[in-house]
Amino acid sequence: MYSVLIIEADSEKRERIVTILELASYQVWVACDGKEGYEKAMELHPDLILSDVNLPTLDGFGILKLLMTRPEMISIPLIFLTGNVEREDIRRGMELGAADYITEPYTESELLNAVEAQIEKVERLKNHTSLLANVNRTQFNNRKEKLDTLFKHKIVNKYKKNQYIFTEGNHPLYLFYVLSGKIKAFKTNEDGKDLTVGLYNAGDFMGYTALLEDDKYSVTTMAIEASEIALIPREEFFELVSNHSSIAILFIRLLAKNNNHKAAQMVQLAYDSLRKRVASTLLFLKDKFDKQDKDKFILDINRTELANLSGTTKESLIRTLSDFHTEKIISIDHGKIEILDESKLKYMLN
Amino acid sequence: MYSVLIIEADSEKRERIVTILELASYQVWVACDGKEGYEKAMELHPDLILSDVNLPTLDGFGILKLLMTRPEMISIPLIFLTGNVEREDIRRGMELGAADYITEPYTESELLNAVEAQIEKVERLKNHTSLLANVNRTQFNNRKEKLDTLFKHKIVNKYKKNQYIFTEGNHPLYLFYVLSGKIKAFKTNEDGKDLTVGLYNAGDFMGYTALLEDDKYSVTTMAIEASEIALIPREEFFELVSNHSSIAILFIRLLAKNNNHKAAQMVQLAYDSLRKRVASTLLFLKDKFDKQDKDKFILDINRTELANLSGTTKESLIRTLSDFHTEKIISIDHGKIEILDESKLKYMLN
DNA sequence: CGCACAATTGAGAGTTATCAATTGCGGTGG
DNA sequence: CCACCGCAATTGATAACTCTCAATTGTGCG
Repeated sequence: MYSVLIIEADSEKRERIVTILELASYQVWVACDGKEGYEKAMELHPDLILSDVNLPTLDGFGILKLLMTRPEMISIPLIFLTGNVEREDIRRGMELGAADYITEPYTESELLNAVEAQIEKVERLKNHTSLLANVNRTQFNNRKEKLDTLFKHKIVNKYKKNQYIFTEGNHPLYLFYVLSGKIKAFKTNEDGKDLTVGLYNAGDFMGYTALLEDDKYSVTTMAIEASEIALIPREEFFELVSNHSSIAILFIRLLAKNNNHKAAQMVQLAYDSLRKRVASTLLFLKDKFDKQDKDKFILDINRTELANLSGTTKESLIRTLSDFHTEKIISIDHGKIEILDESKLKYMLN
Repeated sequence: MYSVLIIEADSEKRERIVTILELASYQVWVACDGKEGYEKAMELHPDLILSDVNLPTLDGFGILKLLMTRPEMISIPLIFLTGNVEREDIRRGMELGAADYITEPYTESELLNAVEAQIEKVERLKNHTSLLANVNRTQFNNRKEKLDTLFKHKIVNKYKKNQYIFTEGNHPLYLFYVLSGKIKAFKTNEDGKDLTVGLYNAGDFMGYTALLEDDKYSVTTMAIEASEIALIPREEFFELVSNHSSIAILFIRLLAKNNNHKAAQMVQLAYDSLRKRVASTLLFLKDKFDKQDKDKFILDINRTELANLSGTTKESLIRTLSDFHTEKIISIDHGKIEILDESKLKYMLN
């Protein structure tokens, strides 16, 4: 049920409006002068305000002007309903931000249509702009294609292998969108050991956590092969997120997914054997980087990288790989790893 | 620079409008008939549309009606600028959702004021409703007090020690807000070992990750002491987040912070000695649960819990605690732990 | 061919987990 | 008031696992 606040000094006119609106099933509140009207608006937050222009204590224009200074009231439409038919008055009302200006005499249907139109407009606007209103509806089909074309016109940087993209502790100025290549995000502990906490390839965003948290980067990112990355300026990112609820939802979901994935990894790191962790890393890499067009999936990654992903040392990792090799779970050719028996790897993790 | 699309068939009138608006530094686009106008609007997404009513191929009302069916166009204000001065026409235009209706003849200043007023209105609205527009401004002072009063009227459940609150794999129906007590979130690995991945006390939210991701819970939560928790139904949560950008920002920040914290914990779990992990856990617990009103901070927590927090076994944890005890870093009285030398703990972590 | 660097292997040390045994403590019933 | 039960905390001995440091082998490339 929508609510309407009526501000009208003349009791006869007021009663007529009340009657019409109540018949149409609106929740109706009334105020008899400008001051009362403003106060009730602030208190009750109606869905719409109908106000006369000529009012004791504070006129309709004054009410509107005051309301426009309150951020939480801006979205409430105000319709002037008055005997002032001078063009000058009408223009002034509209320029102050009125949603409509109806001159007397008006018919019941004119009033109802105007009220309904404004409420509907707000409702449509809300559904469109409000974050998460569509959280369950939003689909991300063909996301990559759409985003690629969107960001191709932006600044595109090329990074060589081992080049840093951003560094822990710095302030974020851009959102990064990977067009091609592979990038790792890692953290270093006090002994100088790296743990890879994220991997990105074509179609992934990077750096949004720091932007959304409004804080410094908490990880460092580096290209692990030659990569092309589109840079979206911070302001544009916020603009994008602000105006497109589907994009906001996208990032919220990414954050939530990251969270779950990290929690699962924490359990692994805490309690699982190296064997399990390596198995899990291999499966993760296959899942992340497998190109579906080839039938074979061959991993060309140096041992230190792989160790950092598994949270161990190069030597321990190599021993585990040798084990897998003797067990015919993987084959190693010139350092390149091919998964021969995926099911055995999966079985290890139960 | 704001952009305006002008739809007007009469070239003389059109040129006059273009001149006025260009002088006022607007980016101006023009269309000479209704079809062209609609197409340009869809393509260019101007900040405002000025349209005549009587147009070839598709009249102004038709354009507006079509635009109102497109979610992305709803927020663009359309002003009718026409010689039709019939009340009926004016009402029809406004009822369709026009932002303003200006009748000829009009002055330059009337036009400019109307345009400016509408653009300003959209801008203000955007700043208010749009998510993250205020990301840098939003403060959360007295958050707990405000939220407590907000949620006190909701369903409040009491949980006894060791009672489950929600379980991994189930579907989220509520957002949980902790009024009092302490709760842990944990995950179990295949061998049945638990790792505590989150701790909550009064003023914390739980369960939002699953809600925002629109997926099942990925952790299990259990009260570690008697607790009171307000349940906010799923729909209300979405309503809240949709209508209050500051609340949306709050949850986004929570997600982002969790992410960073988990990444840091992962590095610890992967490479740091048990000693360091236990030191870090003790400091974390002090930070999380310290009541500022007492001068002493005493931890009453069973050894299994503490082990799950540190990612180790009960026995190993106890040995580490004994070491800390002999080194006079902590004291243990009837199982309760008091931190004697916080600086030594911090020094361990470098 | 030889250099530079990555990958692998080896041996031993260090850390943590496991399993079993013991101690400590609060509560209960005689 | 005291013995005893049940459970948590602690200690002990040993095994398992992973790391460290050093040495060796393999590979790509000029």
